[in-house]
Amino acid sequence: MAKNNKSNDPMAKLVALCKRRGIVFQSSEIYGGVGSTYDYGPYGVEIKNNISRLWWKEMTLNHDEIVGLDSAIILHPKVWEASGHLKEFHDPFVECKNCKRRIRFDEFIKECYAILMRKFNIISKAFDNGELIKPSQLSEDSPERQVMERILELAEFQQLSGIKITSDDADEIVIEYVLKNYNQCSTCGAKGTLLPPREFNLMFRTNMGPVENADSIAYLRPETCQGIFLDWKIVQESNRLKVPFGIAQIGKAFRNEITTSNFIFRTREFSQMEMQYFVKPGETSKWINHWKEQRWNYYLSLGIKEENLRWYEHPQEKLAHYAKEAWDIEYQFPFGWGELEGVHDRGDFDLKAHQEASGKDMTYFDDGTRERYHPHIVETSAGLNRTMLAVLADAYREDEQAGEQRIYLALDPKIAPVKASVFPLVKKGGLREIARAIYEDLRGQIPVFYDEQGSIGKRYRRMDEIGTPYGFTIDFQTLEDNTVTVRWRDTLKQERINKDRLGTYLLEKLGTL
RNA sequence: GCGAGAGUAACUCAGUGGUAGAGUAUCACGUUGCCAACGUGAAGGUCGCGGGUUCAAAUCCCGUCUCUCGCUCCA
Repeated sequence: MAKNNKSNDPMAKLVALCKRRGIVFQSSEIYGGVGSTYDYGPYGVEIKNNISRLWWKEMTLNHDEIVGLDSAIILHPKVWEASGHLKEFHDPFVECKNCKRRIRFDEFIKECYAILMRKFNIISKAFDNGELIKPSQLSEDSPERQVMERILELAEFQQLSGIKITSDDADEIVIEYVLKNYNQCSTCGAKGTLLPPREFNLMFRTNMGPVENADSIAYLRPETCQGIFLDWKIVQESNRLKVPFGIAQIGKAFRNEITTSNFIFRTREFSQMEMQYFVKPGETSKWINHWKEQRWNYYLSLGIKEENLRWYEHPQEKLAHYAKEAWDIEYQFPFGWGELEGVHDRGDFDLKAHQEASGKDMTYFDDGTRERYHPHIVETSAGLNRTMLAVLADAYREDEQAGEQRIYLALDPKIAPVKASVFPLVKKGGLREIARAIYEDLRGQIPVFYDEQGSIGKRYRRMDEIGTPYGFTIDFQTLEDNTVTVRWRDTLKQERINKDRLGTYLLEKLGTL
């Protein structure tokens, strides 16, 4: 455990709270931890489940035309060829860090040689009136002389040794020369922004069956939506769905990110909540706007403050290979704005790609209008883990009570892992027995927590840290009039209500479970 | 990937060659009339890992791993 100054870093404080209360913590910790893997403890899994259940409910219960699906994580390898992920995720690329444009490596080599030849032409004209230039005619420290000498050295080495020099060796020299001396992006024109070629292999690769060979290679899905695209016709036909309709799925996806960062914000294993909405061509923008509004409201319903949310529209040149129009909902994390969800126009890219690759018909026939077409897809794709991080970051509060710092999570009651605590003020005088009875009555229908240990203040604080919104305390007045104290997490205010009304009180406050 | 720093109890840390410690947290019992009270006690540690030097290593040396910060990167 590294020592660092946590006193002023809100993220560090949130991470510490998550570990202290067993909400989220480093996975495989007894072996020193694996980078970027986290486990969700008892309260963490409740919070995560609450968020995903609210999403599921919003999608499937509130919409007749949206149905659920749980597709496989490992799909046929050809899926990823057709979807473009193998090509886009696998080849070496040279990337411009300014405009983020990636140039395929083989294209880039051609560009490099073109630059080199152009340069030599210019030099040879200047020096030699168009005659072939010799290295000695170039100034000692010119980059052209250096690259030329190195290539000649290679040729000489090949001649003397008989060892064949591959074109890769020469390529390396030329690429190095271009990156060092003429590093300019052909798309945006920025200078010095091209990064050395690297292989982007973002899919987790594994093998189907015990034999490892080229034929058995399989991939863990890098996005959940492909399963929806493969299954959409059977879902549509078996459920007699008519365009527009949607298919919702919650599941894990895996990406071999180059780097991971910011706690559970970017991890290699993560959960997506995706709803793919199948619409008639030409109606896309109407539905994009519809879902933008719907999805925005979802985050408000989780209790996230609206001023911490914003829309970000992807500029055309940054769009993913499948997207035509793309909007992201971003949250203002302590470390900056970060994407929570994308509302994207995927057009008919996916269905057409799978039709072509599989040879299976992927069109929809509209019985009403007698039209046959590939539906266009409006995608809403949310990250569950980062949504939970946003919810936690948004709920984290510190205040001061009687000179003592209090840390609490102002979670929406719908999200809170425990809805109410049940405490006897003290153990004696029969209070414990009444508290126990109330607790036994509530649990099983509502998540509640019983505690009798330590002072009442300490018990409240423990509940504050996991965001329990209500505290029921059984005191001596309970013996007289059957009322208990309800204590609110955020304001610390109290009221008294009849002990038989606690269940309905909670259900009223929660609105839903 | 590069540079710097850090790894000792669940947490925060002290401990410069000679019996591994404190505070907080946890648990038990007592006490306790509403916001981290108190008393007594208990449990909890391969000092990141491996090797070396030494009569003796948490401490010195070498290697290694992990984490943090800054660059870099981030479908």
